[in-house]
This record gives sequence, C-alpha cells and structure tokens, in this order.
Amino acid sequence: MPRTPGAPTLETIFSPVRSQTAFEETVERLGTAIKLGLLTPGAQLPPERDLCGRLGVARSTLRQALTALTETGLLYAVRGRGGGTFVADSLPPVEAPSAELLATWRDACDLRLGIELAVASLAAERATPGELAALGTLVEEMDDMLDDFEAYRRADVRFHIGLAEACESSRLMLAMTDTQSEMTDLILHISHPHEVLTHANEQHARLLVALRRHDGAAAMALIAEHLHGTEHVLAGLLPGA
Amino acid sequence: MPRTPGAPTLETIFSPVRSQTAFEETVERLGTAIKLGLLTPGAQLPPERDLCGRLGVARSTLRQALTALTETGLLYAVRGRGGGTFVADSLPPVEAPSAELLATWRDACDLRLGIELAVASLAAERATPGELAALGTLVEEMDDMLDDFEAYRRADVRFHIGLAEACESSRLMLAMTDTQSEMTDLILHISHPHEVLTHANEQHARLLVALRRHDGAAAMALIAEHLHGTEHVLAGLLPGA
DNA sequence: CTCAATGGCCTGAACGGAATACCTTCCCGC
DNA sequence: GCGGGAAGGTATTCCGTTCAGGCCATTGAG
Repeated sequence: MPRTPGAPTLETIFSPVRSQTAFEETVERLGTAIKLGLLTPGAQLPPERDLCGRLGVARSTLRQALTALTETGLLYAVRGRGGGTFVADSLPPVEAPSAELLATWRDACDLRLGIELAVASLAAERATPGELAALGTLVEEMDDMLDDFEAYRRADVRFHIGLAEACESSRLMLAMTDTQSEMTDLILHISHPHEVLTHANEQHARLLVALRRHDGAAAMALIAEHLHGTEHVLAGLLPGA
Repeated sequence: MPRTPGAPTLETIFSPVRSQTAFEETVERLGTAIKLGLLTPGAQLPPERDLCGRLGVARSTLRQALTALTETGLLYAVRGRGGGTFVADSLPPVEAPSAELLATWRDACDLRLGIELAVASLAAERATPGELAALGTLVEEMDDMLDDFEAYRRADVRFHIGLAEACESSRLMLAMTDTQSEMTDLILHISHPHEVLTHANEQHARLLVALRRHDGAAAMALIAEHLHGTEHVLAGLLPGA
C-alpha cells in the first residue's frame, strides 16, 4: 500500500495560486527598495525608457507603478532635460502591517529563519575581507543609533542585506529583501527599548567574528539566536496564536 | 556621506519582475505535485468545480491547465457520474532540466540550503513522535530502493517534504516543494552509484536521531552536510562555472 | 430507469499589458 | 538667445488572458 501524503500536503497543493500582475510586482519591488533604504532619499532612478527594459515590463506598466509610488509620496518626478524620477527626501510614515501579514507572521518568521541561516552559512564561506570590514563599520554606526529606532532599523536592514550580498546569490538577495520588508512592517510598529537594540547589535558583532573565522556553524547558531530574539518580542506584542 | 548600496543590490532591484499567468502557475503547481509523487498514480483530483475554487482561478483557466497536463500524459479524465480526473498510472519520462535552470543551479542550491536548514531546525522543535516514526519507516524503505534510483528519489522527496510538513508552516511547505521540484529536474539526470545513496540514507537516519533529541543545531549540521554532498555531485557532472 | 454528478464546450465582457506615436518641459551647448 | 536633445506625460490601439455563466454529453449510483 503506497504511503499517502499527509493532509497538510494536499492542502498546500490545492491552496490558491497567487497571480501577481506586472504592475503589482513592480510597485512592490520599487516600494520595498525605497522603504528599506536600498534606494536612498534623493537617489535618481534610471530613465523610464531604460528602467522598463531592465524590469521587463512595458513603459506604460512601469508608469502606472511610478505614478502609484509618486502618489504615495515615495517618489517625485522632474520634467525636462536633466530631470528624472527621484526618491522622496522625506518618506511618508510606514503603513501598519496588513491584516494578512498579522495573521501569518509566524510563517514569515519561519521563512526568514531559512533565508538568514543560509546567508549566514554561505557568508562564512564567501564574504570577502572588504565586505566584512564594511559590515563592521555598519555595526559601529548602529551603536550610535540606539535612540533613533527608525535609523537603527535602516542600518539593521542594510546589515542583513549586506550579508546576503556577500553570498553572490541573486535569489537569496531577492528573498532577503522580501523578508526584510515584511519584518520591517511588523517591527517598526512595536516598541524597542534601548537594551534590546544594544543586545541585538552585540549579536551582530559576534556574528562578524564568526564570519571572519569562516565558522559557518557558529554563524548559524548566532543568527538563529538573533532571530529568536525578535520573534520573542513579536510574540509578546502581536495578536499571535 | 550616506553609505550607498553595493552594485549587486541595485542589479537585483532592477532585475526583471517575473509575471506568471494563472494558467502557468496552475500547471506548475499540479505538475510539480504529480512529478514529486505528492499526488500518487491513480489518485483522484477534486472535481473541477471544487478545485478551481480552491486554487482561486476560473474553471476555464483550470481546464486549460488540466488539458495541458492531460496532453503531457500526467493526467487522464473519466466522464460521467463517478468519473473524475486522475493521475496517470505510468508517468512519462521526466524532461531534461531547462537551460535556465542549468545556468542558475548554484543559486537554486543556495536557496535550498536555506529552506532545508530552517526545516531541520524547526522540525527539531515541532515534529511529533508520530511524524518522526513515519519518517523512520520511510528511511527503512529507502534502504531497499538503492538499486532503483527513481523510486529512491521519490521516497527521498517524500522524506524531505515530510520534514517540512512537521514544521506546520505553509510557506515553508511551498518553498520545499518548489525546491524539491527543481532539484529533481537536476538530480534525476545524473548517475548515482549505490554507495552514494547508501551514504545519503545513513545521513537521513542520523538526522532523525538528532530530531528525536530535539537537537536543532545537530540537525542543521547534518542536513548541511547532506546537501553539500549532492551539490558536490552536481558540481562534478554539470556544466557549472 | 432516472437523474445527479462529472467532464467538455462555448460565448461575451472585462482587464492587463505591450507597442507606438506624439506632446510637453527644460537644461545644455553653441 | 536659441535650438536640440533628454527626460517625463499622454493617448490610442491591439492582443492575449481571465472570468463568469450557461449549456451539452456522458455515465454510474440509487
């Protein structure tokens, strides 16, 4: 008698297929990059005619996305020669996490665990001394941001994305940006005492030590502990199960 | 001066957005489930009118997908009362890995590493004794399949997906099925000597021991070693970098 | 025998996306 | 100045996909 798959498997197979439109994906991609600080305030985007080619969408579709982002206050456009589309200098306040995200935030954390574990493990093998040095200065900078949580969080995001960069894997990079975006939506709306941030940044520093020693196992253990910390904070303050 | 993101980051941000149609996603979802053995030969799918609701697509769209899968030989339909759509009893030979997958298989392995690490870590916390027992018998069965690689691979897939099931995370489950599908396309086309399979299954057994002890760190180390093995085999036989 | 459950089929409307051309604005070089 | 070029802004057209809904064809369960 053939072993039959468990019920969870079938539920997953027959769960809704999520068909995102090109417009939605474009808004998400650019909006995420801006909100995470990957595109810094004042930065100029490539011309529409170039960008639509890079993103693989029609210019009209790209413009829909740019218009939406402009109306949200994330972008502004300047016409004429020498003009272009720029990231807004003062970003609007982040929106509250969606109900859907609140309902599945534990799932999001589980997935994040995977991405971060892989990144930690691979960065221990692949990170160059230069990349590690850049991450080191970032950790030092974060020590001066313990009172401005939004600034700290932006640096934190860049730290984690910097780790992903060091892995030289584009899919891990995309997964990391998606993950960080979701986590930001959750994290930015709960309080973070000074001590929590201090402790978190100490973990960053210790992680770097492990990476410099190319000790993947230690890096994984440290990052797991690090993530477990934020998950614990969320569990206490979010309407979880 | 604000720290600017590295070039890899910008390349990633502006990389093509992938807009899959509902039809394509449906074919992929069902085709993957069949090829991985999650839907076993002879199994009956839910009636079209139910299934399209579960998948969140129109019935006409679902039928396009079912028709495509029927023409590929993965499904067959029986009309009339008591009829339905069934998984074919003898599946057609798997197609060769796409050029795109061959070009990015290292990326795929990196992402797989993350999924499997998270699953190993979480399964160590969450797997029930019953689930572990089922996985144990699966490992024993695999010991008798060392000469039939396709059968072994199907059981192997079920083992890894069983681990994901134990995590109670639908997104990890989806990620795992996607991953296993990609890996199957790669793995099924290269030779696997008896000794390799024996060694791999010993790793399965040791992994289960770690899971029973709720030793997440050991589980992660074991799974990393396990994956590293297959990656090494691929590196030797695939046109890698 | 009846009929309900199932796959098979068709049409029309709505939407999204691509392609293309053209307009408007405004800096830069001459 | 002033003309050209580079950028964003607008409009139109066409095509493929998807949805919604109804109807037909088949066939086994009751």
